Amino acid sequence: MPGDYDGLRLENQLCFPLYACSKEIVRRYKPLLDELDLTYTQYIVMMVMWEKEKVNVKELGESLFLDSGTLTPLLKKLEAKSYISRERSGEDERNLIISITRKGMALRDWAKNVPVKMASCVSLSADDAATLKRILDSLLAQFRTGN
Amino acid sequence: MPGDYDGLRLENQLCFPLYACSKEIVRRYKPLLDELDLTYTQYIVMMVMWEKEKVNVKELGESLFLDSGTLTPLLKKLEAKSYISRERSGEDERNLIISITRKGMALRDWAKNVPVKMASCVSLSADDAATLKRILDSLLAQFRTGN
DNA sequence: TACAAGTTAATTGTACACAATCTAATTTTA
DNA sequence: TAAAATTAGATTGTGTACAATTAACTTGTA
Repeated sequence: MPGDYDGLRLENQLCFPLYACSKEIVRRYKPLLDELDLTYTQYIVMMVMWEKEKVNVKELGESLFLDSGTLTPLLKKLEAKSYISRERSGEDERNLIISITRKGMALRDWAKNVPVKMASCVSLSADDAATLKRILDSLLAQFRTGN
Repeated sequence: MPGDYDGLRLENQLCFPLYACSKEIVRRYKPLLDELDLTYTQYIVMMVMWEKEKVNVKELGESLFLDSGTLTPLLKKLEAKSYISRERSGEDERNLIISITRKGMALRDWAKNVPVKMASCVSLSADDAATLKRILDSLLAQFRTGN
């Protein structure tokens, strides 16, 4: 049957442009984040820390859709840079409490221009940006509730 | 100034939901692609091969936004599975020509249900899916033309 | 209250991703 | 046309990602 393979054409994919856009945008973050000595993943971890100041690995993972296999080595690197500290909870020794340090909090002032600079790097109308965000957030909400 | 750090709030990011959705969707592909003995990246390479039958690494990389550091080992794995073959061009020895094999082409029949199954896995209205695709494709086009 | 069940991080193993560098082949140009 | 510049892939090194397993700790319950 003609058109039997249309679903397999790259141009008909929805996941592929999502995957490629994500990578390309993260790549554009790199020069900005290099100045902060952060990778993109480390940057989004710091975003959570700037807001919460204290979290355990599980909460962090749920916020960012990352598991301990990714977070454990990454958090050790952030600790080596003195942006966070890691210590076991006294109440429940299974929990590792991540706390932001003074140096980590100070980094926020250096970081606050990153979103502004990125916005100018990706040209998207305000409408499209809002629509894109609405759709992606609804997908993420769907993924959070199990699916 | 109050609100000075609003741009750094995770909930105000556009890149983060893009990044997280991309990963979550790719993760949902895994059980389907396991049956084909393909990873997601290998799957999109095969998508190009099913359409073109012959390409060099550079063209493949431009189609998929991947570089030789990613493609070289991945193509060797696809060759080990006999889905593709790799040989230098006679005309220009710098070019490596990737050709799909009979076995690789046969895989297309097993793969053709993957897009259908994925569609049912991500619930998105037809409208939102079309809008999402339009916006992402326009971003990708922008990235292709330098930016 | 012992102990099975569940929870939290850490570890292991595989597979991308990409910057930077290298090598070989081809093209340009002085 | 020989040296310089360019191009195409391969290699190296670092950093995610995530499935599967493990180990330590806590909790629920018989």
